[in-house]
Amino acid sequence: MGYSQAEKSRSRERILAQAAEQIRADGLESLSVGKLMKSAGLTHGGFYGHFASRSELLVHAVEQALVAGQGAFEQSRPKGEPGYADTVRSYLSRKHRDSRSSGCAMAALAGDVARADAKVRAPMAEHIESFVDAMALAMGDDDRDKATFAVAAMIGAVIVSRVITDPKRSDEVLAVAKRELLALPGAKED
Amino acid sequence: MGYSQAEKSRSRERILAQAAEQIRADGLESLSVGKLMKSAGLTHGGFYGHFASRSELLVHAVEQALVAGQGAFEQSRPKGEPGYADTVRSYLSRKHRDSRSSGCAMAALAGDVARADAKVRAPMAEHIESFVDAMALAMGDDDRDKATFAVAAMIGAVIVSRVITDPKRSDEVLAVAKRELLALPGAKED
DNA sequence: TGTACATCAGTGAACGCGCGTTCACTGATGTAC
DNA sequence: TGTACATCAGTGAACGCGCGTTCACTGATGTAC
Repeated sequence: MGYSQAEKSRSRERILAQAAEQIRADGLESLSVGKLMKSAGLTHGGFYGHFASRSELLVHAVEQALVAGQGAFEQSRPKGEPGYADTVRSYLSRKHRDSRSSGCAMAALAGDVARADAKVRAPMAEHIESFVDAMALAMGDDDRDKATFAVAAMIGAVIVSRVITDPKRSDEVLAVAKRELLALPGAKED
Repeated sequence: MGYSQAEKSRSRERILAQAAEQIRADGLESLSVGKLMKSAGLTHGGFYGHFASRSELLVHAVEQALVAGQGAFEQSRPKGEPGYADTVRSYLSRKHRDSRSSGCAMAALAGDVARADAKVRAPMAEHIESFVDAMALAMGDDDRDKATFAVAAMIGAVIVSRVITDPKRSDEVLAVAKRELLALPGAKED
């Protein structure tokens, strides 16, 4: 067949995009090289022209999932500088809870990443801090403590809402967390 | 060799205890029938005398992990009726964060269970509600909302603290969550 | 209480399968002249 | 601009391995008499 060099970087992007979706949907362990390449429209052998191993791919896939998740998440918010209340409402929306494969990678993968090695944990740890920074800024508060708490609580609420089997109760978990976080002392309305 | 009937139920308990530990340490997917049976001091073939399949075992293992995690967690708290503050402090302790395989199964497995089928989600969903009930009681409050939020926030904080690579920052996440939850309006001191 | 025998918890070889990884190969791309 | 050839992105057969599951078998347990 023969393939251009320009095509290669597009292939890599396609592989990473699929991997990011796949791991958010079904977890880190679910990612299989064969199925991944198939979903990227390629055959399994070509994988090793892009990545040294499955575990190396995993690191990049988590990074990609974090970026993609943030992108999708930011698009679903009102435009302009994100406010604290908007962020909380968007993060704790039913839509976000129901879109695992395109939503926030922290909520989708924190449990998996928590038991992975440092190479995988590091990019998510960095991303958590960025999110905390953005939240602190949005809260218009100097101290990052409340923002740190808000981030942990939002991630926990989304994860818990995805475990709950009763749809009404699941909605309630999100609603309750929304209410409490919007009332967080120090949080400004916008 | 020959084995007594009484031995069988002890074998089953051993298998479940090992499975509960294993999945909390390394996730639902990590559980392999062969390794599990070996760690229970048996050979793999005997597994199917106790469970119909790996996936059936998984349901019971999650239930067992929830019970065992609660047991271990309650033992580490001061004796007597658990107070709200004691529970929060114990749940958000470094010790709890660092003891994945014996700690709370909700924190260890919520991410995995969130994408499992209803048979696996149901027992954890029930357990979450029990924990919320206990927290509401400990808060001395009629409404379960604050307790629901506190549970989600505690689970989120432990998961996030396990992702963070910097030990100091990880401690900080726990400390911040502790402070905010102890200051939750409506929470009584004890 | 003693004997004969059915039961059944656990053993371990064997199965088919999907996995990650390797590698000889293909042929359009891209370059040297 | 045209020709000759090296490059290399992607192919697909093949590998060894661990997995979940099955099954003929073993022998002390437990029961019937």
